[in-house]
Amino acid sequence: MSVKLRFYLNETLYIKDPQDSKLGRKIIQYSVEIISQIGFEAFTFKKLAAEIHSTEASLYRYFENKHLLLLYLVNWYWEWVNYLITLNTMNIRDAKKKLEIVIRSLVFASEDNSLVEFINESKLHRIVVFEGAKAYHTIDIEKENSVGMFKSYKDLIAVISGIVLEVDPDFKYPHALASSLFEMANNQLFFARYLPKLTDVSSKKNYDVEVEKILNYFLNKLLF
Amino acid sequence: MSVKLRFYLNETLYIKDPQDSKLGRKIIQYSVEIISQIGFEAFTFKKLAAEIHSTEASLYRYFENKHLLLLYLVNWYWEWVNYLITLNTMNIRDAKKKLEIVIRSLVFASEDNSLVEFINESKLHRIVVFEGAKAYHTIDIEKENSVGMFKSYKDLIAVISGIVLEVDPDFKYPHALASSLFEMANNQLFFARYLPKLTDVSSKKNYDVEVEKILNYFLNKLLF
DNA sequence: CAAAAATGATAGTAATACTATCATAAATGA
DNA sequence: TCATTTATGATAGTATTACTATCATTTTTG
Repeated sequence: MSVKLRFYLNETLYIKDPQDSKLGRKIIQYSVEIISQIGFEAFTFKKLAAEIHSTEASLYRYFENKHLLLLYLVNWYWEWVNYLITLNTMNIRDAKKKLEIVIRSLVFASEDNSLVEFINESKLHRIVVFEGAKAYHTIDIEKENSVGMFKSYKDLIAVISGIVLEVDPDFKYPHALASSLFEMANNQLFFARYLPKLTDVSSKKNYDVEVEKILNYFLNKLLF
Repeated sequence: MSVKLRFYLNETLYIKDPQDSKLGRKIIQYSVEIISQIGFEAFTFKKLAAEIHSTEASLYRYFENKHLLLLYLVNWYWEWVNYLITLNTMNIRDAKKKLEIVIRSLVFASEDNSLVEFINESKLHRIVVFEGAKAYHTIDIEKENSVGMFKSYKDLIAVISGIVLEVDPDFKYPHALASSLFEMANNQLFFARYLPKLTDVSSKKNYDVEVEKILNYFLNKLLF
């Protein structure tokens, strides 16, 4: 059996849909590779073109600039996490359990058998933890938001806040909690690894497991 | 009476201390001005030099590059908030009240009579909300951290987590809570303004007051 | 198999992020 | 006060970045 997973991302993010062609998928695959290695600042279309034996001109036919490429990747991540949560909570009754799955999805962001062969989800997750905030802290936020470039983020937060309300229908700020949970997961993973004084993890290995614990502890106190 | 406030920031952040000279203070003052207006990406030393009728070469004698200038500003902000919290909780007994002051300091980040004439704190706050994350999500984080470039952030978190423990000595993750509180304040302010679906503020005006409410609500549930 | 679409190859440009050098102005200390 | 150090300005130059344009060559598709 061969199942293919495909997300439909907002059309304003790209000039030509990279999922539709071999070159496009290579762009995605290797941009994840390179950005996760050298960081977004040092990443250039020239380096990417060299890596995949293409040319800058060809890349510019897919993405207007590297900022929108990053935003595309981050949107893809938002869809991915949304998919993980939806899939894994589907047959769960207990809302409390669902929330645990949400946290697990945010912290690990992975699945045993990936269904998208051209994206390395764990490297993409590293990019989101490291560079994610740069994708939406931009001076053009209002314009970009008005054309739907953050739709996937809003959809994800809507899903999570729905689960929050299942657990505690009286909780006053479900969206704020959901977005905070998303951001906290990324920030605490980052801090645990690079600025451990800003968090409370004891070891540098398996800090993801500890971050998961922290988030569960917080949510339990907040909602029950 | 003339009181001057001066923070001692980590020496690796600058080449020459900008607080020590007229030109240096102008650099700080107008970089805050320009970055808050056009954003960090569009900000260049050339533009700043033109604005203050100086030259690029002179600016490079103070800061190695614009990234370190931003990091300097953000460090200044961390010190500033730390100062606000310390000052305003000094004569307070009730730990619960102290935490409210922490939140107020993070959300408003201002004082009626500023003691530093060359820094506009509310514009600096806007920069931190908008660009702050870029200052520490960098590929050189390990090197920068090892020379003390994030000391002010750690100090601030130490102070806040101390207050958290005063309120609830058994709270298991005071540092994670403190850093989350700091990041949440900035993120929720940003979302309230630009991506309101990611939070729960009703109006676009006075969203800071609403964010303050949300944070207090969260903390009350978490700690009492 | 012809036409259309995608990609490659190459060139060029304005702006960015610096570095270097020398001249001049300001501050300092004996 | 004057000599000397220090700070700043003026100018020039360079490698890299972030694109845009044009034309040739493949590849895809009806």
